[in-house]
Amino acid sequence: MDIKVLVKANFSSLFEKALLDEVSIVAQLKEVKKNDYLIDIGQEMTFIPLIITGAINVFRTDDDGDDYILYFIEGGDTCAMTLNCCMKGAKSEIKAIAERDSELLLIPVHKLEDWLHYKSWRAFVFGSYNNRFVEMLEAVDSLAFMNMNDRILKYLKNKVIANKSEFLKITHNTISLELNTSRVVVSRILKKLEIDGNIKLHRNQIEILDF
Amino acid sequence: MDIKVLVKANFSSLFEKALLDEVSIVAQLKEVKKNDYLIDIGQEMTFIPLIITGAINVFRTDDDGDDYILYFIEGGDTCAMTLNCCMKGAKSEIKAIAERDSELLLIPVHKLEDWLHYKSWRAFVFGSYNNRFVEMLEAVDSLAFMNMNDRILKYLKNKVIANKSEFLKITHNTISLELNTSRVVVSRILKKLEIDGNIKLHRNQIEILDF
DNA sequence: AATATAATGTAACAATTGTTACAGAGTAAA
DNA sequence: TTTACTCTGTAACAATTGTTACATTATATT
Repeated sequence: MDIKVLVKANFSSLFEKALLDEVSIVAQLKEVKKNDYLIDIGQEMTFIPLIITGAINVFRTDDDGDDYILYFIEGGDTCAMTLNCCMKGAKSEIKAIAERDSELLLIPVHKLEDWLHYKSWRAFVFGSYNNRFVEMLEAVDSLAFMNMNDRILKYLKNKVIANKSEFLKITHNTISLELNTSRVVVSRILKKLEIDGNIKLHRNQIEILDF
Repeated sequence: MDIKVLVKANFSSLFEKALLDEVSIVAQLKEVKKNDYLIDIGQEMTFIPLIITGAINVFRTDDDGDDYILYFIEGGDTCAMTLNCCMKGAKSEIKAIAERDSELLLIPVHKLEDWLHYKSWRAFVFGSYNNRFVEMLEAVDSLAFMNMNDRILKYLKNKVIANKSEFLKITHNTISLELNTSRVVVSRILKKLEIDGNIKLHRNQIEILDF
């Protein structure tokens, strides 16, 4: 599909006319498959990604290679941007992986500054920063204030939003890796959630009931 | 002291000449005492605070009023700004309390956008966002990947930086409140850290040895 | 169909963190 | 000085989370 049409269809409510034209000129379409890497820790950001369709998971990784999921960004939310890209030459502090097949537009990072004279771009950029900040706070909330039972339930509900489906194709092991706990702990708690009527367990699939 | 002198002394390496003048005109000096509130959750941000001296702690609070310390911002670091202020009318997601007597300059929030044509201001703003983001990631790192022993040690080392002293005037109870754990847990681990030779305990004071 | 692999269930136990209770030491106030 | 209060130490126990081990079931591969 033509980039110009894509941009207009997805961003005309966000960006002013002149900016839409500029975006159309420089944006590059990228299609990624589920579980594709978009960026890893230590890599340099050269593009600002604007999500068109799909959902992208953002993870933090420690020295041992253990992961923790921070948040996901999606197209419906439109206002999507991984941070850090603003500092020229800055290395990524996070890794990003497609939750499902997704389409994004890539904008060269230097446009971040170039376009600041557009009011709608400033609103977008600062709005995105703000959304990311709020999502980081929610990640802290989960870790600092919630027990594993509630954290897993919250995680599953986020997955429902990211996948637009109450039928999650996911294994207990994957959940344990994304929440940095063990598979046995996850299985134990999922079973409890099933008994409590929150979810229904199947092989390779979890159905969320009380959404 | 004259604002103009203060601005020049603290920001001449960061801001270009014309911006220094602008800052001097609109900045308001605010002096706060240790433990003074700067902003609470739900309050509206009307000023961008620039730290001159001292240190400010930033906390997240849950519905039950439990706190968790996210990070501190200090004058030495100069690049200091609480986020969220960018969105007009946005409510604060965090609370900020002075770690010690501090001086700050208050800039009306709308200047954030007004001054974006200054290259040095853009660098400052995006640099600050980036610093805040990195500090949030460190908070997540602690919670997701570290045990209580290491989290307390890291907390104490941050306090040393914030207070520019290895002799911390702090009680076990205060630590437990800022890390959302219990006083008994803190006392137990502090005793272990003392036995391990990391710290030395006194009444109302902890000395950090291996800094 | 037989075999291998991946996913899940569960028991038993270990480690970590949280809670309750109380004692003693230091400090401040009366 | 006596009293009250805050801070710290510590034991005993509870709750949560993590680990090891192994069985069972479903799916994929040969």
